[in-house]
Amino acid sequence: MQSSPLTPGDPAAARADGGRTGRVPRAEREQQMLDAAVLVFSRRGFHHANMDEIAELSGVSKPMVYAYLGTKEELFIACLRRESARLVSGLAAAADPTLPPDQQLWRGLKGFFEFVGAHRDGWSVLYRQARTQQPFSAEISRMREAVVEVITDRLDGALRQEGRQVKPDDLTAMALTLVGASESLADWLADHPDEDPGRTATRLMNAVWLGADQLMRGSTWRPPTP
Amino acid sequence: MQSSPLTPGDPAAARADGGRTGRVPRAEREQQMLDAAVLVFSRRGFHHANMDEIAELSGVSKPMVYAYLGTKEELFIACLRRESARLVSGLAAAADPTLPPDQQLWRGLKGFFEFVGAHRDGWSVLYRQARTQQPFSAEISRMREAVVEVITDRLDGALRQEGRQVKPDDLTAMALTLVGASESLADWLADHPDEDPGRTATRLMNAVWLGADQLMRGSTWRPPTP
Amino acid sequence: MQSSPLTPGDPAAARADGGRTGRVPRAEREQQMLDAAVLVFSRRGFHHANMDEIAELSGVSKPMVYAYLGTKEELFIACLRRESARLVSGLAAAADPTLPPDQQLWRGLKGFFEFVGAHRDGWSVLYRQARTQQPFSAEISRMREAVVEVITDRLDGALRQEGRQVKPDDLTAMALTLVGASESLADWLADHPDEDPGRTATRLMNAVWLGADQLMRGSTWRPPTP
Amino acid sequence: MQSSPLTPGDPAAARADGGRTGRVPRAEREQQMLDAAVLVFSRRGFHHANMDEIAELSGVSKPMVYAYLGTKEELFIACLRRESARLVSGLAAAADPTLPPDQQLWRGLKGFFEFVGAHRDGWSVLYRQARTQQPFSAEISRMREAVVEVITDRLDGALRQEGRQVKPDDLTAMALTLVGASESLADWLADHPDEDPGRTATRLMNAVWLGADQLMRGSTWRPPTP
DNA sequence: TATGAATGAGAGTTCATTCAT
DNA sequence: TATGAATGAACTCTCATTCAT
Repeated sequence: MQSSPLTPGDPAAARADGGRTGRVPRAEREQQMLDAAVLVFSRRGFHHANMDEIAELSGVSKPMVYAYLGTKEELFIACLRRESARLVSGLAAAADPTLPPDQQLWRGLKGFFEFVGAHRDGWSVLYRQARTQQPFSAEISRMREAVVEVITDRLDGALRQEGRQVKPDDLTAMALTLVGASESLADWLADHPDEDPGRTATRLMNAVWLGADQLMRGSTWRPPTP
Repeated sequence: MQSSPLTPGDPAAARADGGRTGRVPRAEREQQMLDAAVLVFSRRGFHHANMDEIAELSGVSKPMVYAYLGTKEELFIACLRRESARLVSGLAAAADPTLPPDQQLWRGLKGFFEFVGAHRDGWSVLYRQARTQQPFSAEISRMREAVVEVITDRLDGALRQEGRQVKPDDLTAMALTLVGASESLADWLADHPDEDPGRTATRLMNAVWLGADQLMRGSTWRPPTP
Repeated sequence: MQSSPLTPGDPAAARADGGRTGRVPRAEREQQMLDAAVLVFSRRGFHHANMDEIAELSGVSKPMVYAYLGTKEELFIACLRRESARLVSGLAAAADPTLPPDQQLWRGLKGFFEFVGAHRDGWSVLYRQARTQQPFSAEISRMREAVVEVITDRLDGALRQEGRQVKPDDLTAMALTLVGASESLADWLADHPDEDPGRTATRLMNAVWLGADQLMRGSTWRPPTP
Repeated sequence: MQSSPLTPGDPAAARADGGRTGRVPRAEREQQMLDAAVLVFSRRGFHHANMDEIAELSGVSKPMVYAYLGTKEELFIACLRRESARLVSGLAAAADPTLPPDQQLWRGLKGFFEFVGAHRDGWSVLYRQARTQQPFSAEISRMREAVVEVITDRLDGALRQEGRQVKPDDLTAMALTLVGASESLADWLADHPDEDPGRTATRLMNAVWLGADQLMRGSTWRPPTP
């Protein structure tokens, strides 16, 4: 199991700062470090990632990384937070609560898959790891629960508008289905570079909005023409 | 990151063999080792698991573990294989291909969640880990693909019988949705000890068979009364 | 650095006894073990050789090896002794003390290189190892000194017959030269499978009997036509 | 197999740096490490040497050794290279190609034995080990071949100047004889602390330049009076 | 005679983390 | 702000050797 440098050739060129050296303001340095860390954690996995490589890729010495972003675990969590913040802000913008539920769902899914597609080796890899590596499960659970809650709220809201109601646990199950299915297809998307994120979102809409039964009867859900 | 013995107190009582000592035939010892390994890997995670603990819990010294089951990675894979073989044989028995598709699906899901419920800290934990720890992804991908293929085949078969047809990629998406949603709910089940596996299966049926749309219109899918 | 079995394929066929099993008289078993040990020690080196492989190749379980031939070190020494006894008895027969000195030398060298050529991966490899591995240096020194002494005695005898005398240290130096040069060329021979041992002996005769000076003046020593 | 500290008593006094502690620049530390490693490898042999002892003797903890000079094998090769570079540069200076061949040979041998005498427990011990320990044979073969080639070239050059010629294989045999005999006598020298390197060189000149025949006839080669 | 089961002891290697400058 | 030098602590894996049968 050999491990090769993430970027071959000239080490200066490999640095995330493009070789830039010397005094750099803290905020900027931190971003460079996070960039490097996301890259290394994604490629190697949390445990096989080593701080030396992250430091080198940031164009800084190890003590700087510790000084700015703390221990390895804290660094990983910082990565997770930055990436998830990016995702969440994207989704929030996409899924306008005033839209009808299928439109909300569609936009949310589309936003999600587009994000995943654009960060193929960043977000989803970190996320998957975090879900199973013990010290991060708490962090991740919180994120996941937040998402599940948003979804149940939106579904519930839509139902109430029509005077209907569904038992909370069923709503939760629906939300978990959505989240799980999305994760599953996100993995698939990450492995199929030619697949268009929008198409993936459509597929999932078909599956979860119509349901297998309808789907098998020949119904098809189509994205609204923009 | 605390690390306490898996079972406190008398180390003899902690052993997976219930304290039995001395010479044990190979086949039996191997099972004890796998039991111990599944336990330790699940609780600690692959990387935090250490071979000493697994050995001690098997009632044997470390070299025996290496002699019988190879390196740590090989041991993990052996665990994975044993557990997944148990699962697969259960599922195959449950989902009789002559049944109508919703019945097949229902039985498959029920079998799956019952298995997961019965091995709350075995199978699903190993499985989740394997999906993200690099050296095992190949093994896991193979398992997952096998499952996805079975599902698509069954769906396809059911469709053909009715003279219908769906594009392969859509079938795959459906299967991935099922698998992902199942994994997601399996996690939830593992975290909710009071939840009945059958109910979890029902919830998922509602979500994926009927679809969110139907569900929101008030339709409900009900398991057949036995 | 992978290590592959010394003989591939069917393990039964790999055994030095040709697959023969069951009760075998002690003397015969010991020879099988020594055969196996010589092979393994030569190929792997003393330290990388492991008792499991030797036992397996002997067609016996490890405890038998220990019972018959003792510890790993003792086993190695037993190999060394058996092989060197074979060599010495060959040489003693070859170099008849009544012959003129160059004839003795020639026959001795020829005998030596023929032996080495015939045991390309036995004797010389063991011997080389033993010279540098600490616990065996004593054993080896004794062997080497015995050879050096024989040579000096023979040279001295020949000189006395002609009423001449050479200082002991010079005789020793000559003998050491012969031994060292022989070892050196033996290695070379081991690496050149097509080279004829007799030719190697001739080359060495030219070098050490005539000397570089004579050689460069065009003199040549020729082996006697038999 | 006893194993006692290389230098008894105060561990600080045992350090190759004479007790100097604290921060030391890399270049210097590396030399200390190599010094320590040469000592330990020579005394204990490659396999019985252990990295802890080398580290301690360098006045540093193990990880520093790994950081600067790599694995045990790489460290050994580094020792070999440093020592052989020292030797080669010495020899090259000694054996001026414009001199007559016996002068070249004499100077080369003298230089070699003086080097060996001065590093009695360094070079020759490492070298001997390397020849038999598998992973180093490549490195050693290269060194040896380089030496053999230099010798054959020089002999060949001398011959051509006199309009003479000798078959390549015979030249090689001559060179191998020289090298082998030198190695053999170097060992002897290492075991006889009172022997003067110059005398050893003279003995070998007698043996290989004049040849046993001449030697026995009473001829003697004498080193030039300086 | 013969062996499967078992182990104590130790070695190399890696890494997160921190001083001293 | 920045870093080269340094380490404690683990952990995987191997092997010669011996019981118990």
